[in-house]
Amino acid sequence: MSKYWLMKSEPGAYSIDDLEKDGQTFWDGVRNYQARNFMRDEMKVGDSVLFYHSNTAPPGVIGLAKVVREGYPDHTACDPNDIHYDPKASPTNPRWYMVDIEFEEKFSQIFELSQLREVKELQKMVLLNRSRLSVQPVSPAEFKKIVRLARTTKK
DNA sequence: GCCAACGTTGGC
DNA sequence: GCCAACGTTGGC
Repeated sequence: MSKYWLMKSEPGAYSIDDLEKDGQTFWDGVRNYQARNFMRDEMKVGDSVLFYHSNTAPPGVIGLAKVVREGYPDHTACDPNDIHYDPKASPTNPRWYMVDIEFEEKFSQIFELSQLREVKELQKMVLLNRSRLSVQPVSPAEFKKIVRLARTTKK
């Protein structure tokens, strides 16, 4: 039984276009324990991901990705030259984890946060209630609803 | 660029 | 283990 997730990225740092070009990527740099736990413990190969552009105008869900490798240590935490370096992490005590995801689809237009807020069935989404979590679970019903709306809604 | 929300750190 | 200070996220 595969699960559904939402992952945020600032497009200036890593966008859906970057993912499409790369094909797949490792999701490094997450330094929040709850988000880490999802990646380390719960995300499985084959799980589906809503790719969300944050801190941009407008923010919203921009496409889909798929988990292709389960949680493993985020090596950038041990690299003093990396922007996400964490002196408390080490190869024997990695502290931070990441997954690999693969590009699946870019929507023809972004499905904006403001549009998500207007959908009755999405009012309980983590995104709308705990806005700062950068890796978060999405229910199957929420996932399907968003994908359908994103593919069919015309602005 | 502002700033509210909120997660993390560290002194006690 | 509390909680004030601090840093970051992310919408606007």
